[in-house]
Amino acid sequence: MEHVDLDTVNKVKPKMPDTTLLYELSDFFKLMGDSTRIQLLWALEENEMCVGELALLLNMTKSAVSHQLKALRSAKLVKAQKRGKNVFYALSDHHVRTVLEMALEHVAE
Amino acid sequence: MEHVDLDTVNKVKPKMPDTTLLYELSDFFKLMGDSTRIQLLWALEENEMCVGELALLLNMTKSAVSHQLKALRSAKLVKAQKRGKNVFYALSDHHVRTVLEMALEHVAE
DNA sequence: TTGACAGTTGAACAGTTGTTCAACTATAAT
DNA sequence: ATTATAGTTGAACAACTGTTCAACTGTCAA
Repeated sequence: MEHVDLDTVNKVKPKMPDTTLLYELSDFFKLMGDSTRIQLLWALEENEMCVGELALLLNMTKSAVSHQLKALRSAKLVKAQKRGKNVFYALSDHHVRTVLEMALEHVAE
Repeated sequence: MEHVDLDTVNKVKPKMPDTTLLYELSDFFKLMGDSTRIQLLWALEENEMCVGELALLLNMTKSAVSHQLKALRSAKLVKAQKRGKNVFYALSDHHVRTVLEMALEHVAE
């Protein structure tokens, strides 16, 4: 006795994303799934800023901000540029704005 | 001696999202940031399916699948319908497809 | 009613994550 | 050279997350 429709399962199976794509996707969303990192991206969409400014804006320690910026940097979402004693961060990809707007549309319903 | 541009910070501050929106956004991304849940959404985009079919498709226990479906259900991303002994799940919102496609575009570069 | 199957639930466990802290490097000013 | 500031780093800690397991509910068939 079998209650599972094997045809459906076998029809859908080949349409599933391969492992690599799957993990790239979930890693991307994982990165966006933290309020601190969203705030950093949101802020950098307005203006490039240095670590101290971002820390002041978010009312956090420079260390905490730096750790999160590192995560965003290794995902190539932001880029860093050293000028004098400061390190200025900027969005490296305006794709981020689109994704944020898409999510906003979903959340604001 | 001050190396932080207060004007920049004060200019950006009012543009930041309020706390509620911020957490709604990060909660949404958190939900998408798991490969199991992405697979479930991806699969349900092709066909509504019951828990057993989804478990077979993803090669997971029904319990694990059920737990994740519950998370997706409380976020209103999927809806459940009981028919006989089975519970069939379907996407409740085709907005999800758009967000996934947006993220795909970002990842595939 | 009894048995079998579909699905749900909560506790427990291991693995992961974000912030803090202290130590560190690097740049600039005196 | 010395001092102060900007930022980075790694270890440690607590909080959170996803899967497993076992016990449970509900539905159908005999």
